[in-house]
Amino acid sequence: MATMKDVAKLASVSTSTVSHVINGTRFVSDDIAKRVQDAAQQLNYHGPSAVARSLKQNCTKTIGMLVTTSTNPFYAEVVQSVEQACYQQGYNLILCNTEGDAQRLKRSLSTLIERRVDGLIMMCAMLEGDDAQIYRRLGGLPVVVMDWGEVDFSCDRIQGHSRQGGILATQYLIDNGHSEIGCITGPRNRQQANLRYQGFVDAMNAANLPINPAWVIEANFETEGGKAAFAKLQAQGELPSALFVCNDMMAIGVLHEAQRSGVQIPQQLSVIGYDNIQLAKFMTPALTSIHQSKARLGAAAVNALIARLHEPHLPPQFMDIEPRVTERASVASNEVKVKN
Amino acid sequence: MATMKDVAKLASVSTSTVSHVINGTRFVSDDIAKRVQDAAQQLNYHGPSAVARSLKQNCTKTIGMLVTTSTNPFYAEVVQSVEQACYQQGYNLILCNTEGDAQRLKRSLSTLIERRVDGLIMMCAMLEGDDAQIYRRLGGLPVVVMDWGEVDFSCDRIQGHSRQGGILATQYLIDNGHSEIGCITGPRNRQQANLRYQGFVDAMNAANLPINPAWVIEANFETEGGKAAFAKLQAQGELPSALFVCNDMMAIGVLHEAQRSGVQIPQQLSVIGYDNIQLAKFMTPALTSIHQSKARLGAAAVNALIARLHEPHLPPQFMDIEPRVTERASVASNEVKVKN
DNA sequence: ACTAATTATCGAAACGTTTCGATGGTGGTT
DNA sequence: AACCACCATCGAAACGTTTCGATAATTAGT
Repeated sequence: MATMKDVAKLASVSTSTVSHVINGTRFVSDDIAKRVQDAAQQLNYHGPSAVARSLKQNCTKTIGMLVTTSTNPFYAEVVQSVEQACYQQGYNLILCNTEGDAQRLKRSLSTLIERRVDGLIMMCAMLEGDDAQIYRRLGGLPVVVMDWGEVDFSCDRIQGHSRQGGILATQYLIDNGHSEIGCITGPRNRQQANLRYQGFVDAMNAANLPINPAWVIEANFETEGGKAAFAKLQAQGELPSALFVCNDMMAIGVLHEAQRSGVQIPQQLSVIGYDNIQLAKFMTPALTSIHQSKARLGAAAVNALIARLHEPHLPPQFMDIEPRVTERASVASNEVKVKN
Repeated sequence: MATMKDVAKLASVSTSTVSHVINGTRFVSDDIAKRVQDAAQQLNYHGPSAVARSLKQNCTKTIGMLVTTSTNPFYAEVVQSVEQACYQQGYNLILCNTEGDAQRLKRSLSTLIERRVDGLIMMCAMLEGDDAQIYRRLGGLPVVVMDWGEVDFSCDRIQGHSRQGGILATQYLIDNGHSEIGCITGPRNRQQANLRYQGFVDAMNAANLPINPAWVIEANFETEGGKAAFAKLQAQGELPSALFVCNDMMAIGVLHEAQRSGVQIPQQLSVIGYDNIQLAKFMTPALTSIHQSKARLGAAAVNALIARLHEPHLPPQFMDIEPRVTERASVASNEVKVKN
């Protein structure tokens, strides 16, 4: 690959002049500029090496992102919006999947640090205990955390306002005349999962409705988990009349399992999901869900990160994206409900 | 951030010695090695700067990937397997979405080149005409192309053997007693889309079945496209008894629209999809589909790329991943079919 | 005991940029 | 004509590594 030096030699100017021409960083007389352009053309020189530039400038215009599984539609949508925001701001994204594996998280974190990413976005289960000491390596690297909990280093947070979302979902079911309401939660040790459940509890309490513990089941945020949870619910006997399923993937699992075992949704059981992934509207029945804007989540994360790059000593920022319910066909009013 | 120089100074050794200790590239006496380790520890030195190293070694251990929309489940699964393979081989992945936008493709390509990625995986619509000259910038950069067509530069190819997949799908419908078979294709100017359609044609011809042109509709590989295509099909009058929908996303759209307008699947219309995305089995009815292993596609792409890095002058490689049908509930045998 | 062979460490150049101070040339002012 | 500003370009150092040849120190061979 041709370098600036080569171009400089061919154009009989100094490297610094070439640099200024290429970057437009200083005035260069027209004829010399032209000579440089021509030489560049001739040598097929295309853009300065980002790696050399990064070395000199101590900034890579790259951000790293750790995500549990980019294959999960919710994550996929967030990742995409992150990438989009990066693109618009002139950054590139290095994506690392952790697959929930601590070892992998550690190694990925290390390589991202070695690569001198300018910042980090984490949307994955967190390390704890001894492993948590790896975060000390971060050494002031700006980090934005999405999706969970307490963390022992300073960082910004973008969150989905999950508690309010949980309230919204439950309240929606209540407003539709339901009082026997169950909840399929995500892994309760993850903050967002727990907050959604707390929202459920809040709303039930506020409405003076009893919570049947047999109807709250913890699952893993995956389709299979939702399916298993529904099977378990059914094995226990009487079903509630409505179910708040804490994410759409699990809701898809319960829809599927319900259909398989002949319980009709929403006639016999109303279901509301969470996340409003793109596919939700294509389920049968179309899935009513709590919408949170993945585009805004991603953009907010990137913006927070870049803001911090420019102003490293701001106090940690918190940001919540408002959820809202989007109505579809998986929740029925309890008046028309047909008891099984 | 501490550098090797700092460590060297503190340990009173030369930088080169530090380098050898850190990388294990040469024998270093135990006591000096220890001194270096300690100094590194003390200065909180963590790993050599990948950017400096890349500059020196002229290799970034990074590969770039251009993809249309990483949000599409099929792509998402492939991207994930690519990332996984990269991880295993010690590479990092820079992901760029093109969103089908030529401008964006061009800019992303440029930055990837400036970043000196070691190789490129492209799974996106291709540039044509004048824009195609951007590929000349590649200058020998190893490229693996997935998912389409003719291309005017040398590269390796990983493909899904779409024609055979099309035959498989159609044959499966025929074997189930169908003879009135329609096909909803992807954008026919994309090779994979066209090959699937060609497979359909092949199988129909081989079975001496007529193709009703009203029953082949071109759509865009998205859920909405499938939905629209089905609506169009229905508006035209008599439906076929079975439909080969050339990817699962469109099939999901079809399922949805069919349900909405009261045609029962598979009783009135059998549907087979293509790709076998993870969600396919959770549709109602569970979607019968042509499976192609996303894991193998991704791994093959990365392996081909890395093989070429080591052996740049191999002739272009082609590789097909075998498809197979995975049976579920969206195709019914025609004997039981209930004419509407 | 003196050279030869071996071993462990050092020093310097190079990778491709950016950036700052230095340099020389031009034109304007008195 | 002498001086000063100013302008356009140059040169060199620096960024953090790797790597090769050189050097000093140790051991072995006769």
